[in-house]
Order: sequence, then structure tokens, then C-alpha cells
Amino acid sequence: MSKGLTKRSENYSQWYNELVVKADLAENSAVRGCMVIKPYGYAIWEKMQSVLDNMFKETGHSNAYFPLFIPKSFFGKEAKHVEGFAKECAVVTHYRLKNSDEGIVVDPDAKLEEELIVRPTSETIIWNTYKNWIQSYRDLPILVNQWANVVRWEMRTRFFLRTTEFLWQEGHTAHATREDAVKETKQMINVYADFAENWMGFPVIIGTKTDSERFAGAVETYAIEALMQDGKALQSGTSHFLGQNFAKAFDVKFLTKDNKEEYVWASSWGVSTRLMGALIMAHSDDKGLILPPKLAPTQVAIVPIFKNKEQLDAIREKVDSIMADLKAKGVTVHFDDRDTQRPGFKFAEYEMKGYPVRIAVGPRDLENNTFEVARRDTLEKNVVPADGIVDEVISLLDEIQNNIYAKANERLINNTVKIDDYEVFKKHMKETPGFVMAHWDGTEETEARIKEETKATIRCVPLDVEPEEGTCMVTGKPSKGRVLFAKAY
RNA sequence: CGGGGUGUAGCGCAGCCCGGUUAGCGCGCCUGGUUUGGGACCAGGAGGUCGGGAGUUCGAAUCUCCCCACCCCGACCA
Repeated sequence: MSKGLTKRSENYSQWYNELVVKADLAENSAVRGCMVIKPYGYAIWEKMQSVLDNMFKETGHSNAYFPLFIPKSFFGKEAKHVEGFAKECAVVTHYRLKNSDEGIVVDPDAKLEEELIVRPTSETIIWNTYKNWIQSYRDLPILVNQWANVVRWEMRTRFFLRTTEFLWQEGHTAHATREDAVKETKQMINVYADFAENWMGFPVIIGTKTDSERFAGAVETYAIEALMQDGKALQSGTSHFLGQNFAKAFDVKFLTKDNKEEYVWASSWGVSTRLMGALIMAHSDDKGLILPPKLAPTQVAIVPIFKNKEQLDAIREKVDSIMADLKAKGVTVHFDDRDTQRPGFKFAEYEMKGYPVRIAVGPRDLENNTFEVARRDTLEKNVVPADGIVDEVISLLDEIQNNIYAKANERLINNTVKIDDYEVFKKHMKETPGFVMAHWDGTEETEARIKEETKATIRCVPLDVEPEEGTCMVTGKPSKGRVLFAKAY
């Protein structure tokens, strides 16, 4: 059995699955479509979580927690919302088991009066709660975020990208005016874009969703779209302007300064463990993960090369002060003194797990007062003088973060093209993966036809492109600007 | 839910078509030794309801029927 990964060119999806499993991130659970996130995978998630959580708090939000179960009737209150989620809900119907001749069975006497839905998202139960929290303009805005698990009963699942249960955060805000809610919605999509670019190390396209792709119950959905290495798009975060839809559905009104009764304006926004999938697919190579230093649970692995305890002790002594120095400067380091694995094995293991920097120290280095420093992104190795190693590592981590982004950015630029002719578009979508900017007449029919014929969808209507008059590549009708097409996950 | 496929040791598989000793192989695991600067080597060892049930047969991993589970491709989706 090969110890490496399937080559990406052979089968991208198999490569991805192997990567997740072999890098020790996750595995299948006993429950179909659910995954076990293993400690190393979870450490990455925790890191992402803590950075995002800070960003939310810096923008004025607080964390709270709402119930896992939602009474079925709550879902019926917002028509579009229920339509969007009805097909994929896990439903609790009973509250007790009992012994019988056939073993443990659901007790038919323990049927719930009203079924409970395991939350696929929390708008309904949160707005049912906000109703009690809001009476006056003085109660607004409410800026709350929740870290939680949600369940969506999808037909097909894939590690991190689409699992039956997943972890996420969902922000739910309430505002006195439309302008405030819109401002919040836009602010949060920018927070996500900032996180993607400055932490996860890849560029994203910010835009709005078309009618057919919009969140069920939203007036406007903003999304960030990233380009993966196989040329497919991954929706990596969304922020929804909900208008007064949920306020009306749950009857959440407030009194304005001049004593008028009005419905509350809302936003909701979220990112999930899908970001882990994005991180993995955006950067990894056939040797394993490549993690951006800012999100790597451990940034530096130190591998001692020794034959006996005396040599290990000598190395340890040499390394101790450097480790203390690195830690003092905020660098996370692991000294791998296991004598149960050989150095070659450890090298391969840290590559698989995507540690940004690896330092090897052996007798030869002790003699020469050097270290061997290897970087994961380029796989380059250099023997460097021991003096100044700390600064060297710190600037290297910085450089790796920048290089990873630069590579991803270059890929995005190289794989984004403008196309005006539908025949060219069809051919392109078949042969060349990536983003296409094209004119569209703005109708659902045309969008559906393109999806039908090419499997490409409109990922978003990008915000920061210059308006450009043109004609729809399919129908020839007028278009006010290009939209972003791609095949998506 | 439609189409295709797979269930044999912890993991990956061969054996099945054409029934016949004690069911094999690679990886992993354990022990001992030699090793240790890129996934070590040698020797020994442990580990199996052959997915489940029924049937055919002197005899079933192998043939027949039923059931179950999982995977891939669609539809759906963050």
C-alpha cells in the first residue's frame, strides 16, 4: 500500500478524502454522513474559531446559545424558509425507548405532541426569542453570534464540505432600520473575506447571490466564493440581509422614538467547518496539507536526530533556549523527542500534517553550530547558522504565509477569464476549470438553462467589478455587468 | 430516490467465473536484534462469525434466493 497520496491528477475527490484521513483530520463516524473530527483537525478548527470569534467581538458582537431543537410549527412561519429547508430536516418524534421481544424499540406511547426539528439553522428559534427581547428602539441593535452544530440531511456527503452534522457559527442581528441591517450584512461578508485572505491565505470574490441561489428567507445574500485547485468554486461564507421577513413571521415589532410601531430589520451570517475543506483544498499538495502559518496549530516542528540518550540530551540542551525564545515571540513549537519513530518517518508525518516549518538537529549540526530548516510550502531545505535562528524562523513563517496567498491569488487570476460567446463558454466549461466572467440577462430561465447545459452556476454577482454594458451571452438581451460563473462544490 | 459498484484480519486487497486440504497477500500491530541526516531491515509472532439469513450439495468465501450496510455518479446543498 502506498504511504503517500493518490496523485491529484488521477482523482481529485479520492485525493481529498485520503488527505483528510491520512493527515489525521477526520474519519467517518458510525452515523451515515457524519464525521468524527480528530484532535489534529479540531485543533485547526479551534484556531480558526478563536480568530473569527475575536473578529466578531471587535465588531461589537456577543456570543449566546439557543436550543438544538426547534418546534416544527416555527418553521411554517416563514414561507420561503420552510420551503428551503423542509427537504433536509432530522425530526424528533418520540422521547423514549422500551424493551420488547424485538429488542429495544421506540415506545409508541412516547410520541411527542409536536415534533421537534434538529436545527438546520437557527433563524426561527432565535426570532421567536427576539420577540421577547425587543420592545423599543432602545433594545436595538441586538448583535449576537452562536457557535453550534447543525444538521442537514443531505443525500451525498463529503468530509468537511458537506456532512450531515457540521459545526459553524451563525450571527443573528436585529436592527431598527434597513440601513443598519444592510450595513451589518455587508460588514460581516467583509469580515469573512478578510479572514479568508489574511488568515486562510486565499483570495475570494465577494458578491450577491441570484434569486435561485439566495438563502431561503433572505432579501439579499452576500457570499464569498473561493477557487479550489481543481478549478471548482467553493462558497466559503454567507451573510444575509433578511429584511423584515423574520420579524413579520414572528411578529417582532418595536416602538420608534416618535412612538410608531415598526417591524425589526435583520441579518444573519455564518461560516462552517466547510472552511476546513476550503483550507485543505486551496493549498495542499501530493505530500499532504500545507497550512498557512497563522492557522497552523503548531508552526514549527523540531526533529532531533540521535542514536542514544547522550546525543538527545545534547540536542535538547541546544534547542531549549531557542524554543523558549520562539514561544516568547508567539511562535508555537513542538520538540519531537519520540524514540519510537525514525527521523524519516517524522519528516513525512509533519509534511502530511502541514507544519509550516521543520527544523532538524543532529550531531553534525551540534558540531557545526547549525540547524537544518525546511519549509513546507516549497519543500526547500537550508542549513543555517544557529545564531539568529529565531529571527530567521519568524521571518520565514511570514514569508510562507505570503507565499501561500500569492500562489492562490495567482491561480485565481490565471483561471478567471471573460467570455462573451455561449458556444465558447460551453466548450470552456467542459475543458477548462475555473471562473468565467460573462454577461447574463438577469433571468432565472437563462440561469437554469446554463446550469442544465454546462453544470456551471452563477456563483455570485461580484460587487467590486466595474459596471459594463453588454449583452447576455445566451439570449443577447441587455446586461448591466458581468457575473461570476463556475462549477461548484 | 434513479443508475453503477463493493462487502474476506485494524486498513487496502486477491481468491469466487470453474465448489474440494489448515482461506492467502501487502500495510499496520507485537517480540528480539541490527539500525537512526527522508516513510528502515532481518527473524519470529498475534490477529478471521469470509456483511446477515435461508437454500442447493457428501462438502459453500465460491452456486441460488432474500435482507442489510457502505461507496461512486446523478438530483439537493453551506
